[in-house]
Amino acid sequence: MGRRNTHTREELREIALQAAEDLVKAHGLTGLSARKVVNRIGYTVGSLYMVFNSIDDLIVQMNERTLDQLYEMLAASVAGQLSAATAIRALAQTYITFALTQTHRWLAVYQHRLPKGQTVPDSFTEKVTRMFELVQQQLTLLCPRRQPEEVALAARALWSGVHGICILGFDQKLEIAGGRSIQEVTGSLLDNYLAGFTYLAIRSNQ
Amino acid sequence: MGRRNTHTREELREIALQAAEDLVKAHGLTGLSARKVVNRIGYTVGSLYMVFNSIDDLIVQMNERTLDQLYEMLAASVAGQLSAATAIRALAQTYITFALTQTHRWLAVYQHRLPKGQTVPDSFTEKVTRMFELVQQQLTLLCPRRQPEEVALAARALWSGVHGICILGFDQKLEIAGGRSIQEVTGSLLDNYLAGFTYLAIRSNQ
DNA sequence: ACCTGAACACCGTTCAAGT
DNA sequence: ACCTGAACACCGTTCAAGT
Repeated sequence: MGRRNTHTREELREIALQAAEDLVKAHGLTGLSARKVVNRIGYTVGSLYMVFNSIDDLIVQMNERTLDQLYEMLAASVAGQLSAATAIRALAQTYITFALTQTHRWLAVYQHRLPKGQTVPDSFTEKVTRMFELVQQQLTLLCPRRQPEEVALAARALWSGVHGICILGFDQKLEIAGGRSIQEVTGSLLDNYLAGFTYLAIRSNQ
Repeated sequence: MGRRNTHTREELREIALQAAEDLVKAHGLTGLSARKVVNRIGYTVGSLYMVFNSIDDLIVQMNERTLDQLYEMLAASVAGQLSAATAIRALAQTYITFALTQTHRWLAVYQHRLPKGQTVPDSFTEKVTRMFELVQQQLTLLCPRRQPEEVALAARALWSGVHGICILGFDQKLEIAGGRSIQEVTGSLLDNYLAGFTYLAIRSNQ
C-alpha cells in the first residue's frame, strides 16, 4: 500500500472530477458520493482529501466546469446573430437546450448548497456574472439610450425569469395542470418583457 | 418497550412534522434527518415508518404545509387590493417576504427532489397550481379581452420570473457583482412585463 | 397493535501506519 | 510524499422481539 504515483495531483483531480461528472450525468447529484468517485478511478476514500478539501469542494469545482461549458455554448450562440433581439432569443434557447439535454449537471449547479457558514469561491460567482453580462450586452445594443444601471437590472430580471421557468419546468410544476411548454412560457416572457422595455424607453424619450 | 400509546397515529404524524419543520427552520433541509426528528419527539427511528413511508414522504408532507401557509398569505394579500395592478405587485411582495423570512422552509420546497422514478403526489401539484391561478385571476382582471390561454401563459411566465429572481437572489448569484436587490429586480420584471402585456393587448385590438 | 433497538448498507472525514 | 484502510460519527430502512 501507499505511494503508487501513477497520477500527478493534477491528473488525480482531473479523473476525479470526470468520474463525478459521469455519476451526476447518470444519477443526478444524489448519485454522487466520495466513495463512488474513488471506486470509479481505482483509489480509496482517503486519497480524495489530498486533492479536495471536502466533497462539497469537489462538487463546487465540478459545477464550475458545467458553468464554463454552458458559457461557451451561450457565447457561441450569440456570435452568429444579426440583431440584438434575435441574439437574446438565441441565448434563451441555448440555455433551455442545455437544461434539457444536460439536466442533471445543470440542476446540480443550483441544487447544491454549501454548509452553514461557507460561501462559494469568487471564481464561481464570476462565471455566473459572465452569463448575466452576455444578456446585458445584447440589451445595451437593443436600447442604447437606456442608462447602464437600467440595462443591468433588466438583464438580471430577464435572465432570472428564464432560469425560473426552467427550474419550475423540470419540477413538473409547469407542464402539469393545463401547463405549457418551457419554450412557450419563455416566449411569453421575452415577448412581453422586451416589448415593455423598448416601449417604456420610447415613452421616456418623448 | 413497545406499546406506549401516548399518541394516536395522527398525533404522532403531527408532532413529527412539527419537529421536522423546526429542524428545517433552524438548520435548513440538510439539518433534517429521521433520527433527529424522532429524538425531538421522544421516539425511536423505527416508529417514524409507522406514519411515513420514507423520509422523502415526510419532507413532501412538510413542504405541502409550507405551500399551504404561503398560499394563505398570498390570498390574504390580494384581498385588500383595489386594482389588479396593485394586487399583482402585492402578490410578488408577499412571495418575496415569505422567501426572506421563511427562507429555509421556502428553499426546502424547491431543493428537495424525489428519488429516480418517484413523483410528487397530486395534492402537492395542486397547491402549486393554486398559486399560479391567484396570479392568473388578477391578470384576467387586468386584461379582460385577452384569450384565457394567453393569460394562463402570462401568469406562468410572470410567476416563474419572480420565483427565479428569489432563487438566484439567495444563491448570492444576484446581489454580488454589481447586483441589485430582489425587490429592484422584481420591480423591473413587473414594470416591463406588464407594460408589454397591456401594450401588446392594445395593439392587437386596434 | 404499537414501539424498540439492533442490524444492514450506506455516508463524509480523519489519520496512524505502511511503502 | 503518496496512499491505504480502519475508525468514527453519522445516514435511511427493515424487522424480529418485546409489551
